[in-house]
Amino acid sequence: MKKKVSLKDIAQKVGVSTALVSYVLNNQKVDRISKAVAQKIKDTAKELNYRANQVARSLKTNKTNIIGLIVADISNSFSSTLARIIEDEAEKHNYTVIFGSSDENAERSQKLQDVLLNHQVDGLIIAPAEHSQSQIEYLLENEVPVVMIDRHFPGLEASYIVIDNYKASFELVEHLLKNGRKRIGIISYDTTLVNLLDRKRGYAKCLEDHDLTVDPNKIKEVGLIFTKDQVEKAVNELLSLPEPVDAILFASNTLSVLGLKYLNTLDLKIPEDLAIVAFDESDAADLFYAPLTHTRQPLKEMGKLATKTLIASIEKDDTLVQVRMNAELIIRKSSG
Amino acid sequence: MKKKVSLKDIAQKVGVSTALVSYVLNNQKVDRISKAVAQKIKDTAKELNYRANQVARSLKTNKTNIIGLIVADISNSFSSTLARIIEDEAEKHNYTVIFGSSDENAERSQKLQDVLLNHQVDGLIIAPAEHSQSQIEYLLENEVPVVMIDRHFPGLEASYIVIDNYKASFELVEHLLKNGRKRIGIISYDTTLVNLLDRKRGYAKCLEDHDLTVDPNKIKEVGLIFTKDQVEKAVNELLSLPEPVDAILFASNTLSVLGLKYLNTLDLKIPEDLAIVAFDESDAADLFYAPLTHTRQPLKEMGKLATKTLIASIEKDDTLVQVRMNAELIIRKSSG
DNA sequence: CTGAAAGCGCTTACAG
DNA sequence: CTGAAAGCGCTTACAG
Repeated sequence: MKKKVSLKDIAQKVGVSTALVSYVLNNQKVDRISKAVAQKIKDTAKELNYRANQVARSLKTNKTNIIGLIVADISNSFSSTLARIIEDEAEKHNYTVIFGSSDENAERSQKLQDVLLNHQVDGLIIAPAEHSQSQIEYLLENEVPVVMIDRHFPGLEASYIVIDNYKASFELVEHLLKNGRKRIGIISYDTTLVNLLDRKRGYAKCLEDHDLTVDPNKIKEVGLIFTKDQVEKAVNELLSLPEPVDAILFASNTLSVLGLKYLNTLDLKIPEDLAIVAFDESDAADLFYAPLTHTRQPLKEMGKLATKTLIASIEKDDTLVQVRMNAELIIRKSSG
Repeated sequence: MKKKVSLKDIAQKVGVSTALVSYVLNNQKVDRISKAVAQKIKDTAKELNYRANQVARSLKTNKTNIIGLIVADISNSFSSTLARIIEDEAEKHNYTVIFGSSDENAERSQKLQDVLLNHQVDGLIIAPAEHSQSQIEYLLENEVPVVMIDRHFPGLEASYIVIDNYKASFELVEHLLKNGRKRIGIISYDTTLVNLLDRKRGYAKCLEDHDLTVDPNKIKEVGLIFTKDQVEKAVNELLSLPEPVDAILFASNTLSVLGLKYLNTLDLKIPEDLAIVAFDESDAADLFYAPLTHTRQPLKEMGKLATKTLIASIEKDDTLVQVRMNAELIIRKSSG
């Protein structure tokens, strides 16, 4: 790379101190600097194509204006949609975002967090992986601004923006029951992440409230990654019970897409033979011949609020925001 | 944020110079430093939970180990898939990625590029927006490592990794012709981006080669963003020609999904009444009742090569890689 | 084997 | 109205 022009270059050319140049280019002490000199400095900066070295500034000010974002997988539409919303909100406040994908793996997320902290990010927005509570605790102990999104660890004195997964799940099941389904299966993940546990709880509670038994055989849990075969197996098992399910609740986007792809290969008609409901949206679920009844998370609000909360915390150091938003039930054809 | 521990803290505690601490923690001059002192330094670093300040290091070394990535829109699956591949490859080489979405807008991408350069990224991977050639030229003049991906500007002495769009498009049309389609429409973008012009060229050339006239009424171009209504209008126009089209080529992922959503509302059967082919993949196109015949870009290879090329250029300063990869034609039900 | 010192490019109290 | 100077936390030639 070519030699970059520095404050010093401008100072020399104009014949003033670097201090003055710094003040002028940062619009500081405006009233105390002669218009003429200020203009000359600005002109010279433009002429030399000056570009402030943010790294040097950061070292001095202890502020990078970079937000670290840790998601499960940036290539997943849930994560990337959130990333875009966060990017836009961050930009409004003059922050840039540096990201990493944890693959739901605590080791990876630890490494990512370390790298981001080494880069002195001003704060972090994290969709925490399973077993990563201690990583969040580390941030809290070191007073690093952080807000969790999508999932959180109950009991931590940390900001988070999530949805009411329990309620959303309850509503999906209730809707199926209203539509006359009696044997509802659920395919979720084998995990201790609260958001997913809440989805299971909502499912079970709704059945109980309607005096139905919660049958462990109707609850399937697959791995958080590399789930394709497991989803197919789970669907098969639900369909080959002595009394096969007449409805399936998929606990995520990814699961429903995998499930639908597989169901497409079977000789089954949705919703006649099987009703489907799912968490989250996707073009795929829209284009499926029986568009999916699903839960819509207010991603825009979540992403914006998370970013605002983080920035407030970075800039004022005193915010604790714990929000559980309501998801919306979107009823379409797949639930019969 | 809490006070961080620095090299100096370790040096003081151990009773050595910061230089020595720096050498030890960076595994430099290993042979010249006494094992005992080295071990003590390492232990103390661990004990104090030392975290290297990458910003300070960057200022000194003029290297941030950050790659800037500018895509059209990180929330779009094409961009986010690429982002993930780049993330993984970058990580292997010890780089992190900071990203921004240009929305296909040259002003936005200029601003993004400026921000990323201010942050002293070591290099940039860019899917350049229309009319942003001068931005790339600026990078070249200033010897900032850069590689373009997905699109490029012919004539620039810059690295790029793209696919042979002309050929891919030609093949899609040829496939439709082989399947007996006679009146093939195309829906693409109103843009000067070469990759899309090439898709149009391939379409036209294939028709000509088969002694078919290229009918301007069958070529529809919509805006690069906010395209929904325009796609619907374009589909309508193609279907209400005196001699309606019997096949449509969608020039992107986004276009095909919008198109299929709309076609779903019409009383048309794919592929019987209308054949569909498209660029790029998506879950949506997979799940559609007539899975789409499409062009598959080797995204993995492209992303990896782009990242490797960029890093080589950062670290050796002498690589020019211009690659036009072959896309694969995936034949499925939608083309009849 | 180890340390003193310079310097990366900024910002910012302080002095005048 | 302006400048000299210190310092952010590192790295790295140089000297011993």
